[in-house]
Amino acid sequence: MTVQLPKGTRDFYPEDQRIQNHIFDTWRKACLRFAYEEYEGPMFEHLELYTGKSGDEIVKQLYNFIDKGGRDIALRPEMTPTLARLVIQKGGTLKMPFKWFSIPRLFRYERTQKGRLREFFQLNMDIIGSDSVYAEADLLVGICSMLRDFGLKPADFVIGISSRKLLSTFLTELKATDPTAVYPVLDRRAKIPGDIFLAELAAAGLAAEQVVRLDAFMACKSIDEVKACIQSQDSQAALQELEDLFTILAHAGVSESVALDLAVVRGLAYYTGIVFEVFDRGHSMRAVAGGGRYDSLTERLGGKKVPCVGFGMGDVVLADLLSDRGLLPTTGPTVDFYLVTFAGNMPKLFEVAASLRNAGCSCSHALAPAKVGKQMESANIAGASRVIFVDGDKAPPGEYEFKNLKDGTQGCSTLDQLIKEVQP
RNA sequence: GUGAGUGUGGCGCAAUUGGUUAGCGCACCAGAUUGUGAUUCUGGGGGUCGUGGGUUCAAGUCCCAUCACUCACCCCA
Repeated sequence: MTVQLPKGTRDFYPEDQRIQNHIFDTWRKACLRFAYEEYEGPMFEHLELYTGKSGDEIVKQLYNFIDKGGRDIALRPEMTPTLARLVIQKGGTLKMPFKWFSIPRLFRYERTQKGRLREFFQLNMDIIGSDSVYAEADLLVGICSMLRDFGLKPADFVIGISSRKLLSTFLTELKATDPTAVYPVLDRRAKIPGDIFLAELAAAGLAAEQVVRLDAFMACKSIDEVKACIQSQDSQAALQELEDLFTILAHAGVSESVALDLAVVRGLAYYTGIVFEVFDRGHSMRAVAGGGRYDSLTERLGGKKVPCVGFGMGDVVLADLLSDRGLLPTTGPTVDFYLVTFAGNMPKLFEVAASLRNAGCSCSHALAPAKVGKQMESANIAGASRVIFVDGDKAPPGEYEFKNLKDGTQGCSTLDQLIKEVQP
């Protein structure tokens, strides 16, 4: 093998593609059930869309190049900027709010490890033009419904929910001098020992008293506990929003799958309100999905301000989780009929095949004359439910000998009858 | 960017502290079975042991380098 697979990419042999299709089909089915409409965009965009006015450090983590026209181009590392561009381009002509989803192929230039590749797929669901917390609720209920479709139960996953707004207002209460330095530390709370957590908070510019209050705040497991920690009206308003959200989620019947988790911060700078992440119970792998509200992204990209909320769910971690729980389909290929010829009558094979396919049935057959035993074996491999012998001399006129590969029974019948049996 | 681990037919593995022709399972091909599949039996093809160098009478095995992959940290859209 002289040329090998590029680092961080995957081949999808048919058995892999079947699994991939299962994931995509389940995603798409759930999205449509919740009345999200599918959209797409280009797989590469102007680099500027991702760098924007913020730092150029992101360039190190994406695939970019200069095209033959001298343009700075980047393979898309995420879908949200493209979505924002779509929204901005249509100006005010889009009837809001609306709910869209997409399953983009994304690229990131970074070290590979478990759950992180350089090329992957990610379901994106977004609600554009609604500043109501019911939009968050719609997305979260959708995630629960979708994960249930995959066979996952509340015991398998949990959606941790927090609020950037609440964190922000609380840090204001604390009079933290540099909130942006604090966020990354909060994000790591679950991953590092408690004393180191406190030390890092101090390093982020917080005094001892502030650290104590923040630590107590972060330890809250319920809305009521948080209530006791906060004072300002702004904080109370942000908390009220969370409380409203949990109330709605309870009405939707997904309380078992959601939990207040103030350590969910999300690294992305454009989040402005509710944020959430989906984890396997036990946090043994990285987040299956994550998202939140980003009300100012369109504004930052040069459009007018439009309230947005959405999330992304990658295929890699999801497949890892499903595999771990034994929830990936193991079925092979299937076909309605496999046609066998005793005498190598290829014209007859194609003739019968055409009739079956015209009737909407799937069928396969040998592409060169072969011994009957070989053809039967091929029928088996193709996953055929029935074999039809196209030139058997034991069938009455107008009928064909057939064999049911599932139960081994055989007999003679007309094509019409055989077709009816596989099309309930 | 930092650190650790692993590289032996297509896949998964073995090869006694360096020793003779590198084995096994699965898969693949053929036959037993020239009008009937999943079992079984028999036979067969396929490996310059990641690559390059070194030590040695002798290297898959030890040493160095290099490449690739994996895992973790950083980061995480």
